[in-house]
Amino acid sequence: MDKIYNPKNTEDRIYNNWLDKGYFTAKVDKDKKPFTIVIPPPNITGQLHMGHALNNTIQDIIIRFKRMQGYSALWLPGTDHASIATEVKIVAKLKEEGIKKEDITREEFLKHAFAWKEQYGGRIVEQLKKLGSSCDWSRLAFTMDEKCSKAVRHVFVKLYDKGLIYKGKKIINWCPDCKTALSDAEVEYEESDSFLWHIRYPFANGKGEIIVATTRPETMLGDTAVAVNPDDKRYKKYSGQKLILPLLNKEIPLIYDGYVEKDFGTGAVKITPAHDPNDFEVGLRHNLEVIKVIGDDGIMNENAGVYKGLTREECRKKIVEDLEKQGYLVKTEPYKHNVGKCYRCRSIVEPSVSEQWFVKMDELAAPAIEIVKEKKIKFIPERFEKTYFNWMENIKDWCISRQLWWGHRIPAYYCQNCGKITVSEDKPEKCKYCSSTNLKQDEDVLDTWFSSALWPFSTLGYPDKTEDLKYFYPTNVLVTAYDIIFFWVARMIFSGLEHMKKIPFKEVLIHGIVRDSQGRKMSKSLGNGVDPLTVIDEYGADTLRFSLSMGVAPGGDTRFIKEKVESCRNFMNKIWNASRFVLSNTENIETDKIDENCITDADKWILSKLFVLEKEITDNLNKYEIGLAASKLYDFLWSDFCDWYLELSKPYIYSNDEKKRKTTASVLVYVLKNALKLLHPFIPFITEEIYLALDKNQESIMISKWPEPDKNLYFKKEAENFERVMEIIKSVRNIRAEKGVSFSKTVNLQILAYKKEYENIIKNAVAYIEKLLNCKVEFIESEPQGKFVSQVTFLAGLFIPLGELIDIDEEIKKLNLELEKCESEIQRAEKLLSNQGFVAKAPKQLLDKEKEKLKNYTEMKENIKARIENIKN
RNA sequence: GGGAGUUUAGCUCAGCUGGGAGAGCAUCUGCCUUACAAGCAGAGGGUCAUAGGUUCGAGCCCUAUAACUCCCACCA
Repeated sequence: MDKIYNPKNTEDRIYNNWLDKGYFTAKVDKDKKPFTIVIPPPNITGQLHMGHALNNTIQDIIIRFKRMQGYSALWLPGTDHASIATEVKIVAKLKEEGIKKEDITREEFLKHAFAWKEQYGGRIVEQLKKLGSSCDWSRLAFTMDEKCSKAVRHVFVKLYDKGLIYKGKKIINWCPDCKTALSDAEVEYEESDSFLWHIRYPFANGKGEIIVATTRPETMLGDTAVAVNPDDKRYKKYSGQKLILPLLNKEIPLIYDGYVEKDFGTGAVKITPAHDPNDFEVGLRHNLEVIKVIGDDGIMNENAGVYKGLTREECRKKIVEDLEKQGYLVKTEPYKHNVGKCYRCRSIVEPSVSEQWFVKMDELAAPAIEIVKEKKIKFIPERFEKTYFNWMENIKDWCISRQLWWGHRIPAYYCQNCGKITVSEDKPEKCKYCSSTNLKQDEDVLDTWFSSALWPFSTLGYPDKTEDLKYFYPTNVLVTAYDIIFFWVARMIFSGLEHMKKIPFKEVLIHGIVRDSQGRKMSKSLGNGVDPLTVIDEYGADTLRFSLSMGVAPGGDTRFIKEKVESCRNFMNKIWNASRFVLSNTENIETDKIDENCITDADKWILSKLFVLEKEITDNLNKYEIGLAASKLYDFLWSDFCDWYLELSKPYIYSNDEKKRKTTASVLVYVLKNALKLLHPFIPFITEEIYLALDKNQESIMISKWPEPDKNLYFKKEAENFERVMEIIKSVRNIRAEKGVSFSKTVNLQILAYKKEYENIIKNAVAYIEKLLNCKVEFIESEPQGKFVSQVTFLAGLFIPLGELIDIDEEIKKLNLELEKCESEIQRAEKLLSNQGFVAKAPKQLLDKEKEKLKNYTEMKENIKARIENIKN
């Protein structure tokens, strides 16, 4: 084995072996309990980024843990067709090839799209494998494969028949670049500097005027009224009057509506029902004409008169100029406001009236809110429930139609004869109403998230009642970042309840996002993204995974810091080298059984540490406390096992005593094996490599049994005793460091045990003390005469003859300091124990602990005092 | 406008139901001790944002304040 661990030699080989053996494939097994996770499907356009790496590391840790615990653990993978994102990419690619989308047919376009999917859609799947993800690839799904598409059509028809899907002319968010409608969730608002233009609207009768303020002067071409608040005294007298719309010289009414705030601006608002959601509502209430002036391409249309053909931006400029020239512009003031942008292409979204398909939300949202209130679905951490409730309780109908080609085509068919709509899973033979066979399918596709909403059951076979669906649904935990609670989590919850009549998952584990070292979001524009594949290439997947798991608290963001990655790489190397030591020293030794009659206190100490660790890690993982578990494992392996136990094992593992060697070897192997198992979910590759080297009879660590804490190997008292011995070792090390006595120099250590039982404890550990301290131990009955550096520990007084290095005054000073420390500890304990409140209310365990401490420190105080007296004499 | 989060060592962050402040990195000192210098041993370093309160006891619970971050709403 090499001195340095090289993941390149192992990872791919091990992963392929797991694949060959079919370990990832979950079976419907009535003797086992199912545990299911469905992957948040990455977009087929995607490349693995740190967010994916974190998300999938967490899922893999959970699923590997559950698999080892004996569940039939299914991690169901798949990809999302990502309607808009993918179509944008394909259009761009075609453009590069000189093909315009407008010039080809839908069928031709889809051919290109599927070819693209074939070429690139599998890329992210391969990248997930690099990470070590133990997904059941035999069940790999795709939101547009036949299985999922069938579920989509089925659900659409079901909701339509129930009246929960309808077609209507409403104001929606329109992206003029993608040329499609968007749902509310797909619009992101960004603050930007703009102006508030104050414009004069004269009364038709020539007497007076009203000044309105607007951030969007170009929409005035579509104005069909000016509104004021009915309670606004300034405008009461104008009731019934008409105004002249400047530039177009058109008469529009003055209306009164409570929506207008008296105190904002001039208290008068121009109403453009076709291009503003609030104005649209006002328009409905007052029966106003809806005039669209901006076309679907973002260009002013024929209703814009002379401005026809200008872009929105050009038009705004021209209008402001014209208003100014004609004396209608009162003033221009700087103004900050939020502009809605398309979440895919970042162009400014245009609210626009349009005929679209919608899902009626009220009825679906109510039970979805209730089920979370009842804690039938738990968010971890809990606070994200608020985010969820806030959205669900204010939800509006969901616009699901998209004017795109890539996606699930809406299964609605228009009769060319009677004009009515027939909605059907499969293409109907004839119109439901007039039996005409002349039907034309709706041109639009569905919102990507419509299919994602069905993911936890469409992937398991819904609407068919498959074995998989019966066994693996509802899934157990959904792992996702907080940024798609609205898009995805909420929609899966109401969809699961509506279509399966069951929750889609029991728990939602929310994690944060991976930021750069300065805490900024990783983004393409900043160029601060770190490619996980580069990290894997440089350090290995285990290192990447471990650095992401360390310090992950549910819901919290993490920073990606190179130094942290390196310390994790060092940890891998540490495990590797510790294992090299164990392997090379346990070869040809029977290590299957630990001889409990032969183990030392040191053995009992490490075994007890392991016992506690096993309990805690299991508990942490059950609660998804991944970061906590990772750091405990790090500490155990590095400090307890390597720094202490490996060193402790040396006098015995190198000894000629066959029995001692065998016992020590079996403890080494036992502890290492179990630690590897606990580590396996986090760092699957290196643990597999070492585990198989340790035990040639095993097939794989990933199908091994999760460690059960063994009570027979837990020795509380002996472990505590041994920690006292460790104190002695630390004390002497401290003395050596302070006096500058190098380790290579063997020293004499005289030990004065304060009690016979203490002496026995230390005597059992002499081999350890001598080896770890490079010293010669001698037990003495009373304080020695002459010059010694000394130290009082709980079990014993320690004396090292160091001749000229010793300064008596310094020794006394040091001992007095220790004495003070002891006394303050005694005071503390006495104060606590004389406090009636504490004695009455503190838990008994704590009380006993304090009593014990008081006793110990009192004992020690006496020993120090005696020592000081002795020196003085 | 509404809501949430953060504030702990020089830096990055842990701290699980309240019971003596922790890690990694960085710093300083000494070591190539036959698993590992990607290492070992030792050391220094904190009014747990501020002010009150509850409690026998508060980093943790409550109230207020400040700074930073995020989400939602979208009053033209």
